[in-house]
Amino acid sequence: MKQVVGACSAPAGGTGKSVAAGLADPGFSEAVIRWQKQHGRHALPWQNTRDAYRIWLSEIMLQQTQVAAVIPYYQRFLNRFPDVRSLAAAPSEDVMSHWSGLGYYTRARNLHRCAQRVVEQYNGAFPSDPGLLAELPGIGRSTAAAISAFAYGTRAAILDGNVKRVFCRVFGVEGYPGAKPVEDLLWKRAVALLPQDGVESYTQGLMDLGATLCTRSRPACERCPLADRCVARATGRTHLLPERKPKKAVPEKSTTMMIVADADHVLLEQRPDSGIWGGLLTLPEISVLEPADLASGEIEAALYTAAEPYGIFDTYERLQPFTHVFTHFKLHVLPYQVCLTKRNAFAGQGNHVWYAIARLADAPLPAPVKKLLLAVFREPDLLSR
DNA sequence: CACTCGTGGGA
DNA sequence: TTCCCAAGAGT
Repeated sequence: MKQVVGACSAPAGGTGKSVAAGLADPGFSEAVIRWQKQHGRHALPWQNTRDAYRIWLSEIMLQQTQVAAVIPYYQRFLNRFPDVRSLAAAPSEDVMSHWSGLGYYTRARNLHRCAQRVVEQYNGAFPSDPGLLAELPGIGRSTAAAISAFAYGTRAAILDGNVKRVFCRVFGVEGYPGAKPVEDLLWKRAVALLPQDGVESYTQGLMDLGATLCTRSRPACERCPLADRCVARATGRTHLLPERKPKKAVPEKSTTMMIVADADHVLLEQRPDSGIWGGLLTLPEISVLEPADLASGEIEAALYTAAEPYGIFDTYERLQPFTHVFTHFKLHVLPYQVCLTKRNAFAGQGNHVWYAIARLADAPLPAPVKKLLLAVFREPDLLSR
């Protein structure tokens, strides 16, 4: 029971046959266009114009930025730079100050460069060919398509976050949509689904669907014009699609920490202000000593060499290895305890300090190091900290 | 190609 | 609180 709407009836002459004909589906764009005209957004500041400059400016500002955040910037920017020539002629500082707060500041620099190129290369008129638009700084494939569709009615496909979300759900596309193979598939969908006519309403409709109904959480499927053809809806997976960005595997590192101590002091070192554990005191680290790979004599030799400057080497002991998990990597720690019969009273030895074991509870130590020292010296005071 | 780039808001 | 990510492009 397909309703024929507007000008989107079957073409009588040219078939518009595409390579991805298997993905074509006129009913899809018809539903989107019909919905957009009735329920889509029609009063955004950059709508109801064919001024490519205004449309371009809005598309750049809207990259990775939500509508509500853009609107005040857009108004101020347009007020100060009403056309591409005024923007091209403006000093860089002026452009940047009007962008300040929007983030992604290379967008602003590219915006300025783009305006200058449009003036010099195209006499102030943005080209209508998406391919030419995409050669300009700050304009990628999707933004080029949006500009040419809205400003010139060009039949070109967009693929932004909204469209990816809608497509992933409607067609049940699995995998992270930012991954290359998935994105390639989505681009093929986007091209194949383009309507022969009404590209402006269709493009705006896809954006509006993603922004107002097919939202990341709690999509309003009951109002969605694509609900009856939505795979995610039919299989109860709207909350699972699109798939989230996979957390990158955390790198794993290993280190050997030395607890060099005499009867009442332990050797600690001050870490640089920047980097992990910046500014804290930690145990001295040496290259990894893995017992499985080393004879005990080699381990003793390495520990002796490392500890020798600090006192008279007595005995050593391998302690229980442990793992500490950071947000961005996992650290395997191989602790060794070195007992000195006598510690050297080195003065101003760079970043090394003898720290009274009795005062360890007050030491600025990273949690895992403090825990290790607690276990080793069995200081009850450490437990209460 | 995976990573980086800002900021604000929602879950 | 913390995490995720929103009208992507450049590297």
